[in-house]
Amino acid sequence: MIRLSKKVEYSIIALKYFAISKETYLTAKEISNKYKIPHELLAKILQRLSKEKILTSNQGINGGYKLNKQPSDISLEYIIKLFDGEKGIVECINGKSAGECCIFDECTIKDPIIKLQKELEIYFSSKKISDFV
Amino acid sequence: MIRLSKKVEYSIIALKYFAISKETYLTAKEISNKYKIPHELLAKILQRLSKEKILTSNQGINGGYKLNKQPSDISLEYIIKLFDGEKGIVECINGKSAGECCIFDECTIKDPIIKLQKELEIYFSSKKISDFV
DNA sequence: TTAAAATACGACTATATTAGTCCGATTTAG
DNA sequence: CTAAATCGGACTAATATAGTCGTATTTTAA
Ligand code: FES
Ligand code: FES
Repeated sequence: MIRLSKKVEYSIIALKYFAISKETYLTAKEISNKYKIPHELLAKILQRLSKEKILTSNQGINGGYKLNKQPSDISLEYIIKLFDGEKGIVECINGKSAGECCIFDECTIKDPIIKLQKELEIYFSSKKISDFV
Repeated sequence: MIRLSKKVEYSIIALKYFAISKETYLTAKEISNKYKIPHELLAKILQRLSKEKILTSNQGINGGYKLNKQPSDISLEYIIKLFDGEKGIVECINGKSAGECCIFDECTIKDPIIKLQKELEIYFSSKKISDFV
């Protein structure tokens, strides 16, 4: 089938943990220990989520991250696009210029492929972190 | 987003071409020329489809392939599993032993992830080659 | 004021997956 | 017999993903 990247998987795990945790601030180390996720990797993921204002961060010795959005407002679609980029379901569809492609002079599957992609986007948009809690 | 492999993409293009073509037998060379697909690669794809009885083949100098199934009976799900394997949406779900995983001692997202995978499988099962014609 | 522990950022390396090639064998019509 | 096709597997190349490293900055508390 089709596979989620580790970054997306780790994001879901971490965000769910934020969602169910009572603590205000959690550190990357705490989460990476709990789930055996490589610390440096998770740290960068949380930094990215922080940059996107999905988390807020505190620096310094008692720092950490906490959720800045409702779990029901964070979609899988958003996370996937954030970490895996906007690349389309086939090479020539970059999400942006869906009409203008590209690779094969005579591509006969362009329209149905674009439809497929749109449907998948709608599906992943409908999946929220709250669905994993 | 999520990307189809070239093998799957080429399969769709080729199968659609078989579906709309009047000719009885088409060769790998003919299709690879028409769509600028690497010949050797397409040949192997058609061989595989042939092995799966989706196509039937004739060897020899006037040989080639033709459809052996209705386009409405060939699902995207089947093609994806055929060429990309049965790997699940995350590493530890191998499609088979969906219940028994695995990587994280305390994986908290297993159940919703399995649900996600099942829904995607249903979706891709519902997409047929005839939807691309 | 210094040390420790955290985030922040970017470059780098390693690994895995995918894409594509090559070689030789077999088949079959002409 | 030969040309042109399928068959099959091993091999290489290219790309994408996963993970590491080094260094800077921030903050708290001893
Ligand atoms: S070549 Fe662009 S969709 Fe097929
Ligand atoms: S570790 Fe198996 S589903 Fe999460």
